[in-house]
Amino acid sequence: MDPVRRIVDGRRASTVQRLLDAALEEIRAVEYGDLSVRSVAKRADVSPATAYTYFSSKDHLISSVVWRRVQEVAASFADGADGAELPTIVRSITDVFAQEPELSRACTSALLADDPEVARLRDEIGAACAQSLSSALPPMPSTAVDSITMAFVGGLLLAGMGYMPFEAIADRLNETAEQLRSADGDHTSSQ
Amino acid sequence: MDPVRRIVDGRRASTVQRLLDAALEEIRAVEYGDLSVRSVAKRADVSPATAYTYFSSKDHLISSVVWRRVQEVAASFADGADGAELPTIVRSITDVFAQEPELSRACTSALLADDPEVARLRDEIGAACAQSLSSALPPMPSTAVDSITMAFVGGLLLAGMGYMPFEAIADRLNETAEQLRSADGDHTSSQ
DNA sequence: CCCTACACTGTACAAGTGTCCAGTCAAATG
DNA sequence: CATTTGACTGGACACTTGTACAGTGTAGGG
Repeated sequence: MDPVRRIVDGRRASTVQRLLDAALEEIRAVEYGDLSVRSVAKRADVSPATAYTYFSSKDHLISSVVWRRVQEVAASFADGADGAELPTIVRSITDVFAQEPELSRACTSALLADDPEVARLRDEIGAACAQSLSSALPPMPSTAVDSITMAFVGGLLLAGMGYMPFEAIADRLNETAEQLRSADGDHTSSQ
Repeated sequence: MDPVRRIVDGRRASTVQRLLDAALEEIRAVEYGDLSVRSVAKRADVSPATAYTYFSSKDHLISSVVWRRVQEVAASFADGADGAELPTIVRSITDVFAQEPELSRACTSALLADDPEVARLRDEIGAACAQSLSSALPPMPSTAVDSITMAFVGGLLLAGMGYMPFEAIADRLNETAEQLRSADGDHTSSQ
């Protein structure tokens, strides 16, 4: 699934790639509020008009950067790692954000933007995370999966806003999953 | 705590009140993207310049509307209702949003905005919700409270974006709280 | 070698956002 | 009644954002 709003191949691909790379650099370099499509285009040595050809807005651009990152992580687990533990997977996702505090701050706003292109990416990212998550969860009622998903999303948001450390998300999620699993049709639950 | 950026009394109070009321009407009336400080000011029969005196941006204005609503709910429990059950309290908070889908859609963006005034209100709202929540929770480790807070925040966000019904939040939260509580001091699972 | 295609550019543009300020009006004060 | 205070107004302003479009340069097909 392409993050951009038109089909990309040949010469276009490298332009998009340069824009995405420049966006990440810019996120690291300046305050989130000072980032704009124009500033990223300048850093990528691309004209603003061209940048707007591929990305409808700053939010769309940033969401695309996140989408690329999440795809990399999700792909690494899609291969053949069925046995991966929940904390491992959760941590690999949260690490994406933990290692780039500016990126996570940016995407708490960007991913929620009221823009059709962003909505599309949001759904993609959500689906990818949900799949990675559920593949790592033991069998449990769907309501329990929902609860854990809620905690996962809330954790990312709270951490992105600085209200809790990213490192704590995996621990809290694992504890919750343990408890919800042990409650599944069985109240003695020693393993 | 005032939602506005200057002290309000006398004549000012009614202007602010009219703006907040008009903002809620406007939220209900138009698409979120079409709402602006100017459109709300017009509806309230106040000049844009005056509106900007009290609210720094559309995000600040909307956050103030939410803050007022949450305060009402939190106040109703602060009185003497120590015995209120978790589902009751959670539902009274989620109902604020469930009954105003447009408001909840608006505040998923507004409350996360990169604006000092919004950050102040966000902290206030977060503190009020956290206090209501923890007053309704049985004694449990702080990590368990964190997990439930994560699930609460994530639930509000997911529901606000339309990914799950508001009505389900209280149920999921209650289930999670039950399980986490029964695990407190009672090692039914490995650590 | 020409020529068509098209990604890209530069610039102009409309629309929107938040600020500033001189001026107005009403209410409180003397 | 005259004065003063300050909330409010209207409008101009600088700035940002996304779009439009005519023009340029280069790669691939005849």
